[in-house]
Amino acid sequence: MSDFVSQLNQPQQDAVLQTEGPVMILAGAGSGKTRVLTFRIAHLIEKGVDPYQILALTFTNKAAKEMRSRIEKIVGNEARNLWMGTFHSVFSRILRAEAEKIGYPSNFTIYDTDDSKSLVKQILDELHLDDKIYKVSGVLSRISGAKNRLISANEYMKDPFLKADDESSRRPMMGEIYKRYGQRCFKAGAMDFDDLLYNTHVLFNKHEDVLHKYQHRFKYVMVDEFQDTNLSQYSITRKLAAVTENICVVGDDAQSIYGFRGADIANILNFERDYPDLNIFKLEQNYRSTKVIVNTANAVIAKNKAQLRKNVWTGNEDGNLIEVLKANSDQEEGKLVASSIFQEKMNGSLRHSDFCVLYRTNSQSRSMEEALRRLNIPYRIYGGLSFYQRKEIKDLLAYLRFAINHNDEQALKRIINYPKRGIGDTTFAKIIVTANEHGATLWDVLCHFNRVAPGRTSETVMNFAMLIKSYEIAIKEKDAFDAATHIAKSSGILRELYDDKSIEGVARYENLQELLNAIKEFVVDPEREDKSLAAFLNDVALLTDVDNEKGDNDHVSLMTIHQSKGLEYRNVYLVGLEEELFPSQMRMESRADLEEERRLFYVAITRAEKKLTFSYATTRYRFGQLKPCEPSRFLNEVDSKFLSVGKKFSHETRSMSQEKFVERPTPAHLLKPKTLIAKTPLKTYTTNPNFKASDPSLLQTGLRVEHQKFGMGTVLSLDFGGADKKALVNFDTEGEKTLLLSFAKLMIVEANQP
DNA sequence: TTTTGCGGGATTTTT
DNA sequence: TCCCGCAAAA
Repeated sequence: MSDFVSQLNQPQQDAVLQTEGPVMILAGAGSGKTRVLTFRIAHLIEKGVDPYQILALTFTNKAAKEMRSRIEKIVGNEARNLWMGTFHSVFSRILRAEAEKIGYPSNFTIYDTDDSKSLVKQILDELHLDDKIYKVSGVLSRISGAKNRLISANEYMKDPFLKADDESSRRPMMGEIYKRYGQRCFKAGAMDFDDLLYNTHVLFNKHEDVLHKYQHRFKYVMVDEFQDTNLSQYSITRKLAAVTENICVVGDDAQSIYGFRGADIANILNFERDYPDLNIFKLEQNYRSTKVIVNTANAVIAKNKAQLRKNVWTGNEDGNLIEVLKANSDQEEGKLVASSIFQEKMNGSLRHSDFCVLYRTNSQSRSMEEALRRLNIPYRIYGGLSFYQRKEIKDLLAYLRFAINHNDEQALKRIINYPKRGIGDTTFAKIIVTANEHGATLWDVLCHFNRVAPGRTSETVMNFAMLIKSYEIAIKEKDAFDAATHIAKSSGILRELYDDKSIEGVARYENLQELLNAIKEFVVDPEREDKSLAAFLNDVALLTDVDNEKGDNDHVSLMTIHQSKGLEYRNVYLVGLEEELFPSQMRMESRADLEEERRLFYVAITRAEKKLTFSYATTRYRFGQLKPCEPSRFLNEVDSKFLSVGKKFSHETRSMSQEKFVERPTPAHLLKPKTLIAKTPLKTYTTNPNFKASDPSLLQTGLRVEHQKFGMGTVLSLDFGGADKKALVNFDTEGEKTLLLSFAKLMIVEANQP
């Protein structure tokens, strides 16, 4: 058994073998974290632990799937019985089983973000609130933030700080909106993404017997990507593991990039506080990337104040320098990247799937896409408008949802007048108002609408209800695929799109067919236990685009940096390195936000195995207008000795001259274009009035520092061993000096350029 | 109730 | 530039 353990390095082995008690694994990027988790679970199973008793929470479905299949390779198909999945999927499974205990139907709907937005909009309208002041997305993130911190609507309204906060931003009704939003979801038998967590918390809090059941069931709990958990996730997990305290979390604070979703690095710190007898293991050897990439990443992340110190290193080769491409426009940037991919692929006989293009925002995919298409390079864009977000898909799904849950208000809103059947907004609003005023369910109101408004409309409405009733029966009698096909046909959606002979119309029709195919595949999948339509809908609601990988062919991947977390590619292109874009203009105000952007930069860098390429454009279309752009400050944070600057693309040298992408033997900083350093003008050293000594513990080898007497220099080595902490610094003008940190004051300088 | 045309705001990231 | 919501007209 332990033969697989011997493939691991020492700290990895230690982490695998320490199966009992609380464990925290701090895993640097590319340090074999997934491997450790996999082996740890395999080890537990081989030790005789029942897979049913192991709960592993991951961040994406893909990560869960991959881990499961890796474990299966070691221990065989016992691995099937593991409880492994995202927080959302595992908790939704628990909630399905226990929903009645908290007043929800077990066939509750999961509202996606669009549903939530639409509901908030409705509530704002009903309260006659100005949606210029109460922005839908703002309201929603406020509600989401509250739920993630386990604050109920009632508590929210009582909290003086939140109240003051909302009042100062002229949004005093926020609590009321939150409350109504919750009531409406509840009435619709619907939970949004946050509710899946929040309601699990409520369930465990109110029903001790249920909690005990799951506590007893899960003897071992593991959490991947711990740095991205929010308070509700952490506190539920902690509760689940409270009996055995066999809880193991794996994370890397340097890769925490979901703060906007409530993720809290403080969880890592709290973990140490909550489990004083904690075992901590640090995985610091990077197996993924070259020295250039690892060292670049280290230097970048060292600029952040809020972090746990780690010393990530690699035994891999030095590798290529990081290439920097400068373009005149976003279009040209696309061309440069596409031709570079073409070139690199030829030169190195690589596969398309060795390449990945990363960007900060989805909208940047467009110029990349066009350029790749022009060169006939196969690509796939992840995220953006995913398959399940297309209108026609959502329409059919809404029918299926409503057939299963007759109170799903947002599904009803979509389908009640699609295809057109003469039930307009006024009627829909009347249905909602009636249901709310009389405390009746939506379904009751629909079925007896003649009592509300007799006449022709009420007949149409009741016919619609009859139609849904017939679907309910179809679902009971047929399998998911047959039922869905029946609904697609008899609702008239299929016909409507079939009649549309425009290119888009045909594509939509094909998309619907594809959705039906997906349901067919779901039904015939031998590994599925629950093949009901409801189960399919549940899966679909929690699916992300990256999960949707069809192991098909060989293509270049395009995605946001967020989506790339946990993935690795031989060659990575990080594009759009411009101020206001990356770091995003919305995230530059507070230090915390900027540091999260920097962690995002760190994540992007560490996706690359062999070769990393940065690019930026000097102009870019934004809101349909050409806007000038400055290179990102992050470019300046990379030591120029790691950079190789490609020639500017010009139309004259369109034929791809070999030398354009060749590595330069000349010291790279000599070739660095002026624009790169323009942001931080060259400073002749005089006494700096802003001099402020940095905390010596933040010093790292390679950092640029400033000394009040010796000027600028680079830290060559650090000696924290002896009684006196020492730093060896190579000063630009004064040469090497050893400084005693107890009294020498050094300031870490933001920019890396001499 | 449905259709059309106009104007204004959007691009931060995701389960 | 593109998409959405709103107003006016049919």
